[in-house]
This record gives sequence, C-alpha cells and structure tokens, in this order.
Amino acid sequence: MLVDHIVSPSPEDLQAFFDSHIHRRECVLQVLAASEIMYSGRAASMAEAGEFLTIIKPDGSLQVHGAKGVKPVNWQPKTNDIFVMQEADHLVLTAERYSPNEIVRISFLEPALAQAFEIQEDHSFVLMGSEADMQKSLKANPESIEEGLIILDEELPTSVGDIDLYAQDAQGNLVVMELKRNKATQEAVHQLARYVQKIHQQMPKRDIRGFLVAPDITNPAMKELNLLGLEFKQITALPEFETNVSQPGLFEGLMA
Amino acid sequence: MLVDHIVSPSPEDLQAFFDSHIHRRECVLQVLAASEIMYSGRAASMAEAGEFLTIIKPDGSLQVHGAKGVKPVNWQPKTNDIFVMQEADHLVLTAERYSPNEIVRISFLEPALAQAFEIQEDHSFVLMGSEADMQKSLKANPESIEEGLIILDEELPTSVGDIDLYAQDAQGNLVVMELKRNKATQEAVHQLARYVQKIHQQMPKRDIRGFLVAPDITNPAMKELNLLGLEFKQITALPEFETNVSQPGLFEGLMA
DNA sequence: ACATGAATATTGGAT
DNA sequence: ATCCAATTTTCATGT
Repeated sequence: MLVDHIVSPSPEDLQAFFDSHIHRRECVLQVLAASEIMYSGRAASMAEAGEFLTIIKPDGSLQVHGAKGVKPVNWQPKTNDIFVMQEADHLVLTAERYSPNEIVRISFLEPALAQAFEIQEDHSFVLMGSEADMQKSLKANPESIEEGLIILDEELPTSVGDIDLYAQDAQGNLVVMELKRNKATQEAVHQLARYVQKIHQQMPKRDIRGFLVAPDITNPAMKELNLLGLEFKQITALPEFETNVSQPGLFEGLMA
Repeated sequence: MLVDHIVSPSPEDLQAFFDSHIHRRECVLQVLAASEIMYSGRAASMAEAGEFLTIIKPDGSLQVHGAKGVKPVNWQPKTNDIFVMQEADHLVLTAERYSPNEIVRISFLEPALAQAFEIQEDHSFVLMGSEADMQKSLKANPESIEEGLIILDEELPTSVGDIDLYAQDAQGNLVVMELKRNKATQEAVHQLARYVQKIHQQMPKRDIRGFLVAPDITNPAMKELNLLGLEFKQITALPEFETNVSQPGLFEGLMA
C-alpha cells in the first residue's frame, strides 16, 4: 500500500521524507535519483553520478539497484544506523554497520522520486527441492542409490566437516556419501575425498567407499573422481519438479 | 526518471501497463501488490497471498521482494520471455527461462501500484579490495609474506584448480600459496592441501611449502593446517580501507 | 555452452 | 558470537 509519494523532491522534501519514515521502520522506502554511492568496509567501492534506485526495508537492510541484474550495485544486509544529512546542495544518506564495520554513503544529487509503502510480512513461503529435501528422500529410499544400502547416520560430524549420509553396503563396507542437488564439480569431489580420507584414518582396517550423489557431474570432476577411486551415483533430481509447473494441479501439489 | 505511475490499477490497467512497457525494455518496471508467487525450475517454491514488490529490469531480470532482507523472495537473473495474461479476475505474469528451464508466475491479486521509470546505465563503477587486488599487491611485495620470497607464477593451472601464487623461498623450496581476503576456513585449508599434494606428485624430489595467506583464520582451520604441515601467513588486509571512509580525502583516494 | 571460483556473497543452522 | 555449508546462489572469466 502506497503511503507516501513525492516526485522530484527538493533536498528539504527528501529530508522531511526520511525524517518521517526512517526511524519508524514500518515502510519500505525508495528513492530514485542520480546518485553517487560510496562503500567502505569489507571492500571499498564507488559509483559516480549515475541513476540508481535505493531501497530501504523496515528491517534496516539497504540496497541500491542499477539498470541491470538481480544483484544490487551496493547493499548492506543489516544496518545499525541510518541517517541523512544536508551536504552542499544535496542530501546524503549514511548507513552504518558496526560489525563488521562498514558504511554506505549515498549522495542524492538529483532525486526524481521518493516513496514509501507498506509491505505486510509474509509467512507462508515454501521451498522444495533443497539439498535437505533430497537428503530426506534418499534416507527414506536408500535402494534408489544402490541395492542393499543401509543408512547409518545423517550429518555425521567429523573434524573436517559433516558427512551428508553415512551408510553400509550389502557387503558390509562403509559408505560415505556427499549429496549435491546440482551438477557436481571438482569442489564436491574433494569434499567427498576429504571425508573418505578421514573415516579411513579412523578405521584403517575397514573398506570405505565414497559416493558422490548428484543429478549430474562435470567432466573434470568425473575424471578426478575416478582417479581417487570414488563413485558417482546419479539420481534423477526431484522428478516432481521436472514437469511443467504451469499445468493445473501441480500448483496445488506444491503446497501439499 | 518516472515515466508511468498508476495507483491501484485494475487488471485491465495493469495489462495495458505491461503491454506498453514489457517489450520495449527501456524502463524498470515495478508492481506492488498482494501476490501469489510460484517458482519451478532449479527448485520449486511458492508463496501464498502476501504483499510483494516485483521489479523487472530492462535486461529481463526479475526479482520479487518481501518486507525483509537484501535477497529477493523469488527471482530470475535472466529471462527469455515475459508475458502477462488475464486469469479469473486478476493478471498473471509469467517469466520463463529456457536453460536452465525455469518459470516464475506471479498472480497480482490486489495491485496497489504499478510504475515505470528510466534508469540510465552507469559505467563508472570501481571496486577495490577484491582478492585480485590482494594478489596484485602481494605479487608486487612478496617480502610482506616472507623474506626472500620470489614469485614464479600467478594463477598457475593444475588439474585440480589454479594456484593463486606460486613462488620460491630463500632456501630454494617451492611455495604454493592460497589467498583469502576474508577469514580462512577449512575449505581454504583443503584447497591449499590439494595444490601442495599435486605439486608434490609432479616433483617428488622437491620440498614444497604451502602458505595460506589471509587476514585471519578460524580455529578449526588453524588446527587442520598444522596437522597437514602447512603454514598460515597473516597479512594485514587492505590497510587503506581500514580508516573511516567518511573522512574527507579518502573519498577521492578511492578513485585514484 | 561448459567449467571454475570469487563474492562487501547472504542466509540459516549448529555449537 | 563463531563456524560451517547450502544457495533457484549470482556474476565474471576463461576455454
């Protein structure tokens, strides 16, 4: 719901706009303006006089968008303090965060628009098809990976990280599994190798097999996997999502 | 610059709004509405009737923002096709991408606002303090890592990835370096270990040292590093950015 | 198009 | 607060 809307605000208008909204933290604020943006903190960046859309949400997060891409040009996920100041002939917004110490300063050189609207928070968000879902599904149906597999543990902690799935095969060998919901890369291969090595150190007498469980694998990763004597177990990823979702029925099915 | 602005548009208004803008790809479009969002592709998600802000940029990227956070609730970095359709008593926007195949559908149940504005593309963006900068700086001043170090190569490719910096120490030993601009984790330790092992395989006769070069390191990572016989080389990260940037002078300094 | 790795990654969860 | 791993990661880059 639109609460406030000022076209081509003067610096004074803009100041009043922020004064009335910035600390109430109820509205999403937007300023469209030719701006100069400066960031310093984990890195440092600067954007000279271009047009940007600045968005400040009630939770204090700030993002500055340019003409392209999903990713903002500048942003701050959390801020401890946001304030505005007149400077020369324009308004400057400063957003500070203390830990890590970082600061974004936006000079609104030529504001075209300032507006505020309320966005009610939503809670009914459902995401399916994450690695966690995959893990649950595979734990329930280990035979879809290999006949005779028995799951021993999930998220088994080791000193070098947690093992996604830990199992025993039909011959009684131990199996270490690393799951990826996307195409597996060399990174994943080495993650798996690390776990297998660790378990091997702990139990030098046992045979340890390593499975990289994913819908697909890159060529270099496959090569590396073979070199290391590990195995790729292809699983059809999330078959229920492969169908075109615009079909009626699935829409409801997603929430089931 | 504000081009179009419709408060509480009817479905027909909204349709006309999209018809006039969606294919010209000149404006950033924004719709604030009680919406229902459905995504299917790499995963699947759904959000029931909440208030969301949908933003479509001229490059075809789409993002749907809720009341919190920098990250959108739903998004699509690139789209091949965006279209709208009347459905029952409301308008539905569909954004499709072919590879990977994914689709976002937004039902605008109660539109509160539809806007279009022009954002000129900006080109003068400068970021400093990336790992690339760090690498350049260290390459120029290897003695800041260790006395007598001679850099032999940068981004040296191996079958398991590229080595950030490759060098020789005062005693003639080979040195493999992995750089991190943040606190180094176990991941970084194993990345380094991988490279050292590879080089060792190639030259079994030579002594190979492995340096993890970072401003800081996590405790578990330090333990693991010691176990593997590798070394941590602390470097003060980007001293020029530690100072408070709001000081006059540095602002200009950033661009120098 | 594929593969790789950085990122001001962000975010959530576990410890 | 620290640490770790997933992410519809996104994005740039190299091949």
